[in-house]
Amino acid sequence: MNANLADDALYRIDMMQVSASDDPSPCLGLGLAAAPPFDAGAREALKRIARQHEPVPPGSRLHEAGEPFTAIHAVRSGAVKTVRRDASGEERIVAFHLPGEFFGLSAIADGHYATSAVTLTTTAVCSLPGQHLFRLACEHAGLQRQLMRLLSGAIRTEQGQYAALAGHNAEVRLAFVLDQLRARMNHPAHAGATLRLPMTRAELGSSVGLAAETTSRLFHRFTDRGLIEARGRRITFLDPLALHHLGAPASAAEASAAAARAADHLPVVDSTCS
Amino acid sequence: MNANLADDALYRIDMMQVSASDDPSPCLGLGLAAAPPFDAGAREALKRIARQHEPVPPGSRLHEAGEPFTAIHAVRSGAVKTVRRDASGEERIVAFHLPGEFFGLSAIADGHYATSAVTLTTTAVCSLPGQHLFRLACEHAGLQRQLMRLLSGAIRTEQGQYAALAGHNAEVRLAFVLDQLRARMNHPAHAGATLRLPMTRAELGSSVGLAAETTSRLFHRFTDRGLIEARGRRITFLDPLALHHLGAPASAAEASAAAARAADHLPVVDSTCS
DNA sequence: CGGGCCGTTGACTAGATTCAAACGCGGTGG
DNA sequence: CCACCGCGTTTGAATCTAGTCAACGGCCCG
Repeated sequence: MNANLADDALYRIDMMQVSASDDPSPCLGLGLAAAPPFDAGAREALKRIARQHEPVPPGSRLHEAGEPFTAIHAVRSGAVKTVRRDASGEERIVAFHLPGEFFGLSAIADGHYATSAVTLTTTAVCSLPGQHLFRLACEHAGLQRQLMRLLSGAIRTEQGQYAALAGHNAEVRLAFVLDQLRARMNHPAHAGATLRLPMTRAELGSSVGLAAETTSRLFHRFTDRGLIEARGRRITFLDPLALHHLGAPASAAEASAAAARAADHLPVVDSTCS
Repeated sequence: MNANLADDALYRIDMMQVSASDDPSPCLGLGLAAAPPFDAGAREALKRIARQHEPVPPGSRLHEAGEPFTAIHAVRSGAVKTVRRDASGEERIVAFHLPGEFFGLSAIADGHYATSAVTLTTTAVCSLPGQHLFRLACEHAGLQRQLMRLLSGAIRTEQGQYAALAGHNAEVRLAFVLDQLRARMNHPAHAGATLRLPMTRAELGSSVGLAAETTSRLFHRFTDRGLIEARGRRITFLDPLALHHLGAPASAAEASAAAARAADHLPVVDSTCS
């Protein structure tokens, strides 16, 4: 069926991204998402300023909200959560970060980290000191471009999460985040293999605004329907496609025929003010 | 009281930001948030590539999700909403954009707009074509830096919205968004002046995942408590401080004494790999 | 003057949180 | 090797919040 083909293509892309990010030092690829037009010089220079950290135990705090910005970080192995403490003292999870993904990007704006970063499992990260990175970006256009893409991609991801959260019920929200995790954890779309979640039910729920109990109940429901099989943190995706479609309402619909529209329907008053 | 002083300072900053963004062409200041270390050359060059568009009527679609990326946009006057259409065909509001604010930033990542942008009122925008902007950023370090800050700031804003949405009830969510709007619309913190919201109840609610009816009921409740006074889109903030505190649980708590911590508690394995 | 959109209000319902208690599992120490 | 302890998870029951459906009123614009 047509829908199946489209879905397969989607998942293949996911897998490529993740397998590419198996690179032990994502800092050197800078997120690599799309085009990697890196001249060798830029990559070499990145290598010089990148700091490779050795693994730290679960629960380690990598940076705290409010601390002055020093560097952006990427996960080499393991998993990290970024959290915000709200006025009532509760800790709310902003995002999870898996191998190959960057965090701490929101600190560039005003020179202070907006979130705290905590490791969920034994985790190794690498970091790119801001000062050096920005200097380098001045010299290498490709690097600058890729850095912009990285930041822009983070905005897009946040927007997606936000849209997923707003106006969808618990079931869709959890399906969405589980599907996301599966895709990002280098897990094939076809049924079968098992994988170990790095976070608790409470954390998983908190990341989409659900109570731990609700999350547990939904796990049960998904199991009943044959979508997944879960024992503790071990989860098996029995029907990843169904799970994906369940969470799909939260994803943006593809704009099909938007190409035809020209971009100049805004009247230009003063285009090249001398 | 101490709390009052702190709040006053907060609001004063808000006002300064907005009054500064009264600049008819925010593109030339590039968001201006923090430090503006713009050499005159950069500003002059920005002026050359910036396009100033004349006002368009409400409901105009500025760009569609899926269209190829051409430029980033900023609001000069009026208001814009960015929306996503989800799989069930429903339109979900991602954000509102008021004068001085940029939108379309998430399109840089993969060269396609992730959202559609629609004007809420008669609105004038200006735009910075991506190609020219990136070329310029290569030549002017200050501009590059400011562009990064702009993108990073957008990430932070999204994270804040996200945290506000997750795990807070309708009352807090609406108070949060109202307080945000008041602050961004150049509206003084002290009680009094009236301002005209550019969006409907349904849009306001949708932006924080609420039904239009719920939004209306909350307006009523806030009015009963003497926080606001609303007739249609005209809203008067009778007790902005109380409203701010009501929505505050959604804001990140200030990390008070985070300065003491050093940033090098991560063991460095390979800092300058030759 | 008419019509449509926006806003309001009420009643009902479904869904998610909360409180409470029990269970399983992995770890540690005896 | 086994007993014990603690955390994370599960399950149940009650509560309540917010969504939905429906109808009405009002405002603005044509």
